[in-house]
Amino acid sequence: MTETKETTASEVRVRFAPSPTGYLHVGGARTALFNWLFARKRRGTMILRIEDTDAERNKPELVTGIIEGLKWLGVDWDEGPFYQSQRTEFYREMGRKVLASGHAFLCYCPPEKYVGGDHAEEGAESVKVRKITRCTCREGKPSTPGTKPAVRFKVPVGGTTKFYDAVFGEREFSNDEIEDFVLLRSGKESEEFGQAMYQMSVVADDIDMRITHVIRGADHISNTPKQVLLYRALGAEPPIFAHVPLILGPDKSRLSKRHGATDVNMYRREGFLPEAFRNFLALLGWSPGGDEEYLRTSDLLEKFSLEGVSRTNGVFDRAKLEWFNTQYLQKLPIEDLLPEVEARLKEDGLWKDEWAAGAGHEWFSRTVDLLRPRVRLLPDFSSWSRAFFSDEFAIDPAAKAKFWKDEKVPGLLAKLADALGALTEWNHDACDHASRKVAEEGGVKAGLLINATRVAIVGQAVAPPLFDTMVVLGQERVVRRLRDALKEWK
RNA sequence: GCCGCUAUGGUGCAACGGUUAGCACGUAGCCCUUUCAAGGCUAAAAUACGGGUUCGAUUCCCGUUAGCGGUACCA
Repeated sequence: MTETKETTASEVRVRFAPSPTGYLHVGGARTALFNWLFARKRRGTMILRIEDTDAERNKPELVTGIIEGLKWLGVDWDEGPFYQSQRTEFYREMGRKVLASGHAFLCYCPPEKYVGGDHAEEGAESVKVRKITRCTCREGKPSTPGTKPAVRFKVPVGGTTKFYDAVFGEREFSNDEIEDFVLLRSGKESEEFGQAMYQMSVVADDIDMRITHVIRGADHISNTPKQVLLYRALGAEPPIFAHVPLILGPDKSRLSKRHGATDVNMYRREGFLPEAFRNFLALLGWSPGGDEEYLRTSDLLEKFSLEGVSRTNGVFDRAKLEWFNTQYLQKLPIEDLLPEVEARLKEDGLWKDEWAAGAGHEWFSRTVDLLRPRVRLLPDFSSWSRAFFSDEFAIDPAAKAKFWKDEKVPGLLAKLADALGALTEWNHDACDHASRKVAEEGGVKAGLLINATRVAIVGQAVAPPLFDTMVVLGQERVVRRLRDALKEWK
């Protein structure tokens, strides 16, 4: 049914199968990343499948956000996106097939009345233990004749179901612990059956799409035996599973909105570099085995393996993510960084086209290079470093208070403006000498003048080394800003 | 409740029977100095607990505890 390219039996085929009931959260993003790394490393095929079989909870518009997030992360796919909502008849057919083969039965119990499962008794005093029970429909005796039936899988009595997990190893579950799960919902009105349930549609698709490795969150471990049973009932060989541990919040509970940003697109908006985010994510629950941490995508591709995936849930540590971002900001080849900064400046209305090529581009490159060691997030280029890209910038009151409190400052700045304005050469050393001379003549330590000057020309207490800053800003601008600063004392 | 998984500093990972238990983030302190949100150095900080197995356990086994997951006509 699905159109796929010809593949050899040994080719790896994986899929990322998000459900559009929310945005792309970091846990899903990491699952996607692991699938992608595995597929690319093994020269296999990556498939994107949207699991939207729950009409009640799905919001189609969320798919756009998920795809956007994946693209930002650099996760691409070879087939899809496939939408399960468009394959409902296929799942129904598969469900009927299971039914026809005797591996399923028609269940007439209303959902609330179903006796299977082992839900804890809600009762106040004693908590009664309920073993899994099998309803009478299973034996062909409809419990509530006249209602529309659902299709339930007929879990074997006794025995165990095993599967191999590349992360957790050989797993074995007792069949008596598995309830007769629903394959097809009961139909509405004239329908014979309703929409397929998750277990039915994943297995049907994974067989149809010839998935070889199912890499997904560890929250699916207990679903797996059900799926294995389904594979067998359909006469198919189960794939290799690889369950990756979950991502937790700082309080060790499952990561959720109340822990702050969990939407991958939030990190894009906040100004993280995708490659830094990817590096951070890859190391949460996976390790190459050694101590290296700065792993660019090519390194991840080279080193990734399912064996390196950890079995323990991990806490999402934003501080470390930020550290990774500073590492990338500092170490990335400048030409890889420039486009990111450019996009940011454009977004913030600070971009000038003259920086796109030629001398302007060279200036832009030098300036970004000068700024990068002190920047943490992309937006810092247009906020903290605004004075480098625009003449309209504010002077930080705290910086003023700290470095302009000496009464000699205005006089010194005026003298400096004259001295710098008179320079015929404009470079680091010329600025350095001129400034120190002014300080000396004014009878103050060079630091006093230097700090005061920094505040005047960039408006911040923290900035790159002053004379490098002057060179980049240019003579005319520096002198003008010094003169402008003088107005602050009037 | 029941079933399952997991357990190394605050956090992420190393050590896959023998190490003074390693690295990184974060934290604290020091240095550099022209600022620090840059750089350098140092420090504090861990094998959850109790039993085994073994000449020897972080590592293997059992129990306890804790956390997490599942227990839907959700995915």
